[in-house]
Amino acid sequence: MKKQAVKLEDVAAVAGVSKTTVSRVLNHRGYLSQATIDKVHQAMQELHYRPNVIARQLFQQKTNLIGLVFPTVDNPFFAQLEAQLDQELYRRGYRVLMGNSQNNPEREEAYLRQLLNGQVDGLIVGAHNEGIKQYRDTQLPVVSIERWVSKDIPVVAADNYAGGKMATQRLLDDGCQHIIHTNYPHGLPSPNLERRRAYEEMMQARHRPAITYEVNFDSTDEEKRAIFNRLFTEHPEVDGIFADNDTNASLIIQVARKRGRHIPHDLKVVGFDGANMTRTLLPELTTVQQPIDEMAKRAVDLLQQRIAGGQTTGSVQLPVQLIDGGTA
Amino acid sequence: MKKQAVKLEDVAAVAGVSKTTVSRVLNHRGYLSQATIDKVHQAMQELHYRPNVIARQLFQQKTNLIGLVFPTVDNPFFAQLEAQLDQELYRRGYRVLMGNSQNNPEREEAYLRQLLNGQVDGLIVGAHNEGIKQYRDTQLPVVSIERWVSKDIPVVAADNYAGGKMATQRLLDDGCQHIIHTNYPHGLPSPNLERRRAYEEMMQARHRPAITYEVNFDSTDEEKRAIFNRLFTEHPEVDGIFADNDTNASLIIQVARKRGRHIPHDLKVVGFDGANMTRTLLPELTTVQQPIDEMAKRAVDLLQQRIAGGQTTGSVQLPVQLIDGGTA
DNA sequence: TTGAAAGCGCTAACAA
DNA sequence: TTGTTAGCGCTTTCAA
Repeated sequence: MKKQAVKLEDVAAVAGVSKTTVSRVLNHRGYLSQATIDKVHQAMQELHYRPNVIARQLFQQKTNLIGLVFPTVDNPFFAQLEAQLDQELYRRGYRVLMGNSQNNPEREEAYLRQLLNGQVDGLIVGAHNEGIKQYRDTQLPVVSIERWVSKDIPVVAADNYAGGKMATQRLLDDGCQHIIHTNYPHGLPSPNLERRRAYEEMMQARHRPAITYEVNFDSTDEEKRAIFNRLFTEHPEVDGIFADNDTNASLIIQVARKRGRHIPHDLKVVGFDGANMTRTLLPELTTVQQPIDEMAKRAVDLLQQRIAGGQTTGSVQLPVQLIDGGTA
Repeated sequence: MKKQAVKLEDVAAVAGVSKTTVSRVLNHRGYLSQATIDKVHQAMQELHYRPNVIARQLFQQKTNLIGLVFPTVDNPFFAQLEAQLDQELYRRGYRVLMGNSQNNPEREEAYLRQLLNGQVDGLIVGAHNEGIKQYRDTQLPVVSIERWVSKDIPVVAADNYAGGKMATQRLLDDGCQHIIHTNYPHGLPSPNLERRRAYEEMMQARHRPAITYEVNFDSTDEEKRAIFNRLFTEHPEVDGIFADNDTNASLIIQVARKRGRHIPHDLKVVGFDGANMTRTLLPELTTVQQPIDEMAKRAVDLLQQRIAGGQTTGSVQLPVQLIDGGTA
């Protein structure tokens, strides 16, 4: 057990005062004479003193750390979301403990097991696994983003249903006769499915078939391209696609072009998410944009309320917006 | 000061043993009779005991946390890099403390001030600011990625010089007569500048002018587009561009198309980075790919050596690879 | 095979 | 205005 080079006690010794006094100087608390303050500061400088954060955390039972549990950060949506969460949390004095689950339930559980042991003051989650009971058992403040976790955990989400309607409506307005949708496999109780529900309801209302191709979040690009190729083979008549996220929309466009389709002439495509990186790399994509930065902010607001003890406000739903690119 | 609901002492009481024994059961250490082990386990279950990580950290003077200091995670290169670092660190039992500096020196210093106080066992940095002396003052193991920090901090980087040559060579091979480069403003001692140096040397060797447009990392897309528009106005003769990163390459292509250029017919473009997200969203971009995953792995290897006490191996340079898209 | 006691570095009652 | 003392929850010598 190596000891930290210089501790508060050493500073006290050098300054010729008690540990309490040094602690007071450190935290600007209580009455101190200027002379003492100076003495202590000087001793600190001399010794290059750095207060030990862990000891403080142990005493205060508070780490000022917030855990982020998401599938991965290597994705336009989550990258922007986590960056913004970090930003918002930083402003409020928190630091971020990152936990990418890779959609692996074991890994998500492993993170939780650790984090719930006093390692963090709160959790913001948006991973894709279900049935992780630990979320329910804990006292820790938790807020979820775009994912339903458990009854008493508030969810911050975009208005996915409205977004699904917008996207479908746009394709209908464009005159598309054969619209196909992509989404996750059924079974994940994600707000994402609201996009699908909106699509299906609109198609049914018009007595058109609702066809959804299911694509796993963590398939490789090649696997996804294969699915989209199958889509075009099985449905050569398709003239409009509403993809449940921009990455898929991009892959669909690539596959379609390879097959000789012209966009938007031959085929119209609408994506979903509208994250920074997609807007930069693929501004021509028409998409339903989620207010990612605002979602981050609201999640942090909610979390802070919970940490402060408010057994608070329920879930939040934020409006989305159709961005005109040119692919629809 | 709220106390943790149930602690080791409570378990000991219920199990009718000492704290020591419970601790031993917890850590599988020392001699224990099966009967005792069972008793303790049962008590733990009964009380829903969760060991306090912070207390353990204080005693062990070790947090199993690694700090990551980068400009932002909302960028294809850093998103992949941080995701991969998280992955590699996780496998070795570490968790990640995220610190996005936003290229803000104050913020970088603030992170460091905190992290260096025993909050993390090591640091992996790749932020863009210089002159942060704290890196030099600390005993903490530090490894840098793609950025020169201080004499005794090892750097993991791609072979940027070779990459710069590859890109320039490709454009020359394509028959480009007027090649322009984009890069950061001079002054940041980043390995990135090796890309520029390679370009300039090759141009000079052929007695052609070397022209570099400087683009800040944290300019907005609009500001960047403005610069690239200026580039085309000032140099209508340009027929090849070597962009120092894929995002800029993408913006350049967008601007060029808006101005009626046809790629690669009229204008050839080579980017740099080849991160996952760019490959997915923009596979048609010809680019020099950095081995990002490998860089992450090597950085973690180096860091682990340092933590283990090895006053180790120096810096590492990894090979890059030209990926054929179609834009050059 | 088990326990008592000291201590990791810091903070806060309480007293002086 | 300052110091004494106890304690945050855990682990580990050392002794039994």
